[in-house]
Parts: sequence; C-alpha cells; structure tokens
Amino acid sequence: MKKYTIKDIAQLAGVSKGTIDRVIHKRGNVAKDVEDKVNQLLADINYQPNLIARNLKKNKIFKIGALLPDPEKDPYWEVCMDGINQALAEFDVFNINLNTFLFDPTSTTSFLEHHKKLIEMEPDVVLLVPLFYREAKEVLKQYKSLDLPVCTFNNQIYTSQANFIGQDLFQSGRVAAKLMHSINTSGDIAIIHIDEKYKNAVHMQEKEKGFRSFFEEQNGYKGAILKCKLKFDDLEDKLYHFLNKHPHLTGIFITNSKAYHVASVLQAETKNHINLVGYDLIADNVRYLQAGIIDFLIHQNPRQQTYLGMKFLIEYLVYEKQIPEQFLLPIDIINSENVTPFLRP
Amino acid sequence: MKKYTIKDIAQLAGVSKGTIDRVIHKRGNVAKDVEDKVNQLLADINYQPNLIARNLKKNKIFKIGALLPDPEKDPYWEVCMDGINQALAEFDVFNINLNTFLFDPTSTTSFLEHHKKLIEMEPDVVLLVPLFYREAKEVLKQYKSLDLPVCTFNNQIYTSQANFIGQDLFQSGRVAAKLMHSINTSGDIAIIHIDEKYKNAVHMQEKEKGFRSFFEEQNGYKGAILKCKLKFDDLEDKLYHFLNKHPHLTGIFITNSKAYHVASVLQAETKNHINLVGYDLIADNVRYLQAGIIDFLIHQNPRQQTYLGMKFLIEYLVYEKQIPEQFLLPIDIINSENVTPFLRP
DNA sequence: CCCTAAATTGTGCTCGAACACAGCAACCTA
DNA sequence: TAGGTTGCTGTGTTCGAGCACAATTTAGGG
Repeated sequence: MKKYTIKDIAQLAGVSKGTIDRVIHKRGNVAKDVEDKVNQLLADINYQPNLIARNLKKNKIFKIGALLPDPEKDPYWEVCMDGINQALAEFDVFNINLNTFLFDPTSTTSFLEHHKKLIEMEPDVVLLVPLFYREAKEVLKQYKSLDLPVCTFNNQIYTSQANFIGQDLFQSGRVAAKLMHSINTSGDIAIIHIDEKYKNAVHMQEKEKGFRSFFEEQNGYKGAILKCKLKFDDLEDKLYHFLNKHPHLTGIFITNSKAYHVASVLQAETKNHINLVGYDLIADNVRYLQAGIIDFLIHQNPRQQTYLGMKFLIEYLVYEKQIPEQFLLPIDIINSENVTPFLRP
Repeated sequence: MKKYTIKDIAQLAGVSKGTIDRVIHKRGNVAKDVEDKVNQLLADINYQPNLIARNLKKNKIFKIGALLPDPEKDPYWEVCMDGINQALAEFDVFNINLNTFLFDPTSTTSFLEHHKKLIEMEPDVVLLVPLFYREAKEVLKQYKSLDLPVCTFNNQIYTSQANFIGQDLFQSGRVAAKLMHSINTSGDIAIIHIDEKYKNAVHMQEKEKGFRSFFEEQNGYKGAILKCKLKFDDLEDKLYHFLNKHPHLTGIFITNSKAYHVASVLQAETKNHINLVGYDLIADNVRYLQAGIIDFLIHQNPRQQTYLGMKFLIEYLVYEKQIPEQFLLPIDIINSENVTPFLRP
C-alpha cells in the first residue's frame, strides 16, 4: 500500500523524474524501450499521482458554465441555486469559478442566446438543463466538438453526448399509482396533464405510462383510469366541466408541478374527498399538502440534482474522477408530516 | 477576491514569512506590536490559508476510529460499510487510515472492550454508534478528555459531548401515523414494540409519542390506538392472542425493524386486510413490502448516516470544517414501487 | 574522425504552507 | 569587556508534480 512518488519511480527505473513525467503525460521525446519499461513499471506498482501536489502546482482556476432555467419564470428552479451553493461551499478550497446563465424556460431563443454567452466564457465544463429537445441536441453536439464535458439534469436527452442526473419517470408514475391505490380502493381515477408553456410532453407521458402500468397489474381494481389535458387559459372551466362529468372520481394524479391549480379548484368546490397526488415541493403545493388537500407529492429533488451535477463536474476537474453516465435519484414520497426537512437549504 | 499568500502578507506587513507563520499558529517569539499589526492585517484581508498546500506539506496520515455494531449480529448495520466505503472512495486523494471495531449490539461489555482497543490505536477522530446510553456517556467523556472529536449517529445521546447524525424520531412516528391514516380510515390501530435484545426503549417510545400525537389531532378518527409489547421468545403466541382479542384491528405500526415478524404471522393467518407500517429496509422487510403484506416502511438510511459521519470527520481533518452539532436526515417513505433505488450501494 | 543537428535525458525552479535553524540584536553577569 | 542568555526575525528546505531549460548522447554528413 506504499504510495510511490515520481522520484521513487525514477529511481526504480534508473532514469530521472523528468523522463517519468514525459512518459506519464505522453509528451514524447522518450526512447521507445525506456518508455515501454517505465509504462510497465507504472502499471506494476499501480502508480497513483498525488493529486494534492498536482493541484498545488497547477494552481488553476476551474471555470464552470451553468445553463439553467430562470427561477423567476418558474419557481420550480429556485432551489437549484441552493444546490449549486452547497457544492461551491464544499469545494471552496479549490479555485472554482462559476458563471450561471439563466434562460427563459418558455423560449428556445433565450436558451440558445444564453448558450452562446456561455461558450464565450470558455468554460472547462458545463452544467446543463436540456429543456428543449431539438435545441439541446444541437448544443450538446457543439460542446462535444469543443471537447467540453457536460453534465445534464432534470430531463434526459437520449444521446451519448451527455451525462445525466435525474429520476426514472416511468417508475415515478408507478410510485404515484401505488400511492393512489393505497389511499383509494375504488372509484374512477384521472390522470391530468397541465400544459406548461414549454414542452415537456415526454416527461408527462412517461409518468402516465408508469401510472397506467401499475393499475393494469391490479386486476382487482374496479374503476376507470381517465385522462384529461388542461391548458392554463381555460383551466378552471374545463376542470369544473370534467369534475361534473365524472361524479365517481375519487383520485387525481397530476403529472407535473401544477397540482396546486387542481387543489385550489377542489377546495373551492369542497370536493375534498378526491385524493390528489402530484409532483414537486414548490410553495403552493406544499401549502395544499399541509392543508390536507393534496395527499402526496413526489419529490424530484432538483436541489440534490443540481448539487450532484456540480459535485461530479468539480470532482472531474480536481480529482479527475469519471462523471457517471447516468445517476438516477431515488423517488422521494412526501406527505404533510415529512415535508419540512426536504425544504431546508 | 484575490487570494493572499503568506508571502504577500509578509510583504504587506514588512516582515518575513516566518513571522507571519508564527503569528498565525500562535507559536510565540513575536514582538507584541508586530503580532497585533499582523493579526489586524490578517483580519482586514480575511486571510484564508491554501489548504491544498497545507495538506501537501503536512502529508499526514489521518487516523479514524469507528466503533459500530457488528452486522453479523443484526443485519440492520450491514449497509454501514457501504457508507464508509463511499466516503473513503470520495476522499481517496487524502491519506485516510480507518480502523473499524465491531461490537456485539447485545453486549455492553463488548462495546467497552472494543472502545478500549479503539483508544489504543490513537485515532485523530472517532465515529461512534452510542448504542448503550450509560456506557456511551462514559466513553464520550473519555474522548472529550483526550480532545478527540467524535461524530455519533443512529441514536442520540443528549449531551454536548458529541455531534449527532440521525432522524427526528418523534416526527418519524408522526409520519408513520399520517401514512396509516391515509390508508386506514377506520378501525383499531395497534402500536407494537418488539423488544430487541439491546435496549432501545427510548427510540421506540419517541416514535410511539409521535404516532399518538398525530392521531390525537385527528379528532374525527373513530377507533382505538392500542399498544402491545412483544418479546422474541413468545412472539407468535402473544401476537395470535392479541389479534384474536382485537377483531376490529385494521392497522399495525411496528416501532423498529422487526415488522417482518408480524408480517409473517399476518400472512400465515391470511389477515392481509391489516395494514402494516414499519421501519428499515432490511431484506426480510423488503420482501414483505414487495409482497404487499407491509404497506410502508420508513427508511432511517443508516448508510447515508454513516457516509455523512465519515464525510464530516474527514472534512474536519483535511479542510478544518466544523462538524455540525446535529444533522437530521429527512424521513424517507418507502413503498413497494420506490424501494429499489434505496437499496443500491 | 570531426562537427552539427536531432534525439534523448537530467536538473532545477515553482506552487503555498510549515517548520527547523541560523542570525542578530539587546541585555545581564562575572 | 568577554561570554552567555533571552527575545525576536529571517532564511532555506521540504512536501510531489509539472514544466522550462540545460546537458548529454546519438546520428548523419562531410
């Protein structure tokens, strides 16, 4: 378990440390036979460079570019900053220089513009929320061509060009279904998609599939699985209409963070017997959870996702650790009693 | 935001770097007026030493002593090793030397013996599961007198002598109650304490208190909250008896990791209509969870607790970060659909 | 066989902090 | 006043890796 230094190896190989260094970093100017011999030796003793010393010598300022949705436009993203700051605090012994670019989550143009600014700062690595499929793919291609390691989170772009941190959405639909089934033994159940201004249809579909797959396995379940799509402008009217049309409704699953809209209508209509399962611990949802209108929320933990993304990138930079290709966070179930600790920064 | 070095400060103060070093480390042999001046300067520019350089120079092997229950005696502790190894892998750039001492969780003598061995290795810091109240207090006192920083986890010893990582047990009782209430709208509910061989009565009582406090707030609830204490030797008989005595029982809350014992009896009696809420993702429990006999498990996340303990200790050693006095993990709710990701190492 | 260019190898400084040791006053004592 | 002690300050080396540059060896041409 002895730790070998370059000096040790130089002595063992009977050459100087300069030569060892040249071999390690493949900087050429080394006789073939010597190179082979040193490489063999390095492999034999399993040489691990002292990364403390390397960092001290390099004394480099690492530049991270982050391209994230603007929390001002959608509160879901608010906690990302906490995750970033946690990572920065943890690694404050290193020189980490972070530039954050916040784009409008409803505008692909904004996304591309801020991406351009990010490129201009010439970062060493990139943290990215690839909100728009087509544009993200282009952007990722560009990073690839610049040899820029990227860590994405929140939504998965199925491409080999980026590492991903997030959740298994199909499974999270199943979790929601299991919860619904636990509290709801009969009656009709609705899956409600509330369109956000930006396109995340793929997410919501995955969740729906998971949800349905669970209930398909419960052959004892008597009751229909309905579906309803709502848009912001006519949300209330359409929802009233839907509720009146389905008097035997006992549960609603909302596939994104907009459960509070439904909760608000249910509360107004005093239809509190209808169980609600939704997503995300944004303030409006938490209020309805604590008030007993929403029964369960599934926590996608954007804070932890952001923290992990930063951590992977920094550890890649300073310790040369590999960034995991895919890291799926556990699916957190939240009710009114365990919500508080998940909200802390 | 410029980073000052000792050399910079020496130049600013008009003295040599040796003097600066003496002031910083309070090693004396500095004229009073010079010392004051340098201290003022250090404060003004908010000097932060380069910890990379410091670690390189010191090149120290940090010794950690861990005193944990033996997983062979109780599978609950199995995952602790994963947490330890995760932390070691994360900080493998530093020279961390860990010695683990596994005591028999049913024997205070074993605890004290292994503690003695731990002291002999002269660790720099200690990771401790203070399973036995009285003995732990003594042991902690001894560490204090040796100026050994300690991080404890799993169960809290209310003393200022140790930092603690764990969960709010009262609140976790409330979470269990909320879950039970969600799936169980009427009927009698039993709180079952299954005695483990070692004393953790305090835990179980806290959980019971939390559980009861929730139901006391649900004044609409019609049904009794019963209580039952079981021991290992006569568990089955007593449980049968209890079940027969209370035919209107619809839910059981088991206050520790032994829910699988109850599940096994319920399965044999085909009393699957009785809802079960218990603790901990040990293999036996997970099996009954996936089989639908246990409805919810609360995850105390011993792996994460151990990981965090190690992390805090290591960051204290290498980065001089303060160990948080108390760190309460969120209370994870587990059902059959989200259990898998929590089991991975 | 000598000279130059190319190929290869060795040396020494740097990063920032820690610390041993040398240096230099001032003062005291014999 | 020599010799010693005390109090304070400065210098130089070390940790391990990285890299510039110096030094040496080898090859090739005349």
